Amino acid sequence: MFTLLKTEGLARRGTLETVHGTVQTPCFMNVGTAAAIKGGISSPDLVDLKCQVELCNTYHLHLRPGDQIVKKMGGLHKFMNWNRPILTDSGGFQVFSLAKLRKIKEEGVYFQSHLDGRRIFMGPEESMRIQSNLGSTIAMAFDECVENPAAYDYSAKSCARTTRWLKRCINAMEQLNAEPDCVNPHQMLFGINQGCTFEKLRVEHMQEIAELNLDGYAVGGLAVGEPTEDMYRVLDAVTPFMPKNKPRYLMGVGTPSNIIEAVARGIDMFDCVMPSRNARHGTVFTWQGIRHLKNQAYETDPRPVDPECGCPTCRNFSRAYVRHLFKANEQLAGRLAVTHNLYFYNTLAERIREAIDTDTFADFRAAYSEKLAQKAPED
RNA sequence: GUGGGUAUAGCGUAGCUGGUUAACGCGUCAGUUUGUGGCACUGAAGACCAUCGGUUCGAAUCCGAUUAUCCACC
Repeated sequence: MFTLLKTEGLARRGTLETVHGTVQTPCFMNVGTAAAIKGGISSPDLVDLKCQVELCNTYHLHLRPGDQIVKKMGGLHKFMNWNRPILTDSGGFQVFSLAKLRKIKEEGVYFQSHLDGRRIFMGPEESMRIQSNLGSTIAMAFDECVENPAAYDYSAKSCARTTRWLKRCINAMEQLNAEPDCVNPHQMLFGINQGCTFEKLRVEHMQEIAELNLDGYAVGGLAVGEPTEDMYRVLDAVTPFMPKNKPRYLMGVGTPSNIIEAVARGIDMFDCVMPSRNARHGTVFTWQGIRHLKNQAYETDPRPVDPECGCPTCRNFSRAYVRHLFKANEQLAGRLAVTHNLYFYNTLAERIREAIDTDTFADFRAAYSEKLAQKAPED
């Protein structure tokens, strides 16, 4: 159950109560696709990094180790030893990202496994069954994430199909939650808005799915290559039509700046691989801006990665040391950088919440929206 | 000491029947990364081809000497 605590402009401060605890929003969800944060971060680590929700992937876990196995192990929470909320992505995005290996039909999507090439079918019912077996806190509807750019006609047809799939997801979940051996009988379901960058489609589709009384609503299909302004334009158009008393989730976004700007447009939840992926590649986000830790400028820099950060990495190590670890290809490099970036993102969400609480979000936005998108100045 | 081999970017190598801007890997430097098929990808800098001389219209490539280094033998 979602409670809207207060607003500042369009920015919202709320709580989402789940069987696995209460989530404070706006929040950033940490991506652990295959039931693990890449870079060597375990569940106990994540607690220290102020992570509220972990995100896992239906498609990847279905292939390996297999959702039946996870169910046999008592569900994802027990399997990973994570007792806070878990959101499972439906596999819809993989339809898009594995485009070369797919065939989309009314009943669902025919894939070829990227692991061994075997043919797989996934439709709304299959995705719901898998997510039910995983026992996540929040399941995402099975959708088609339309690529960008896409033709208007195709986007419209795809939206209509995504709505039909959504209705099938709702029915399937109702039955699955009623099964006696259901891992999480209180599993929630979020619907996903599509429509490429066409405002008219976005709004119409949102109006359709808003009537279905889901536990939350996501905006999907953004940040897939379109200019940032297009993303903001779509958000400006569609958020007024999103139910006010339900959490709003912008899928796959984004940079710290994107998050601030999306909160300013009324979004509550985010997830993104950027903090972990970029960290593994040597790029960290700090309150001074972006730093490429492999840069020579840090060769003998004794200061912490981010002097304004309280994460385990910044409390214990210098830029010079972390840089050395990256240059030497040590696994610890990625772990320390991922640790920092996730802590940074979770702290960013925390500071956004505090700002809305104290009616200073506008100031926070003015101070950081642009700054965080730029390279940290040399000092 | 004798015979033979090799000398090309920081390192390891290609090019050696002579012909326009000398190639590749690693390393270095910089950038990219948005519901994760990625410790990945893109780009850049960096060499008067050991030294000196010769042959030739033209030499990293052929010849000679020198120096360095490696191998074998004494």
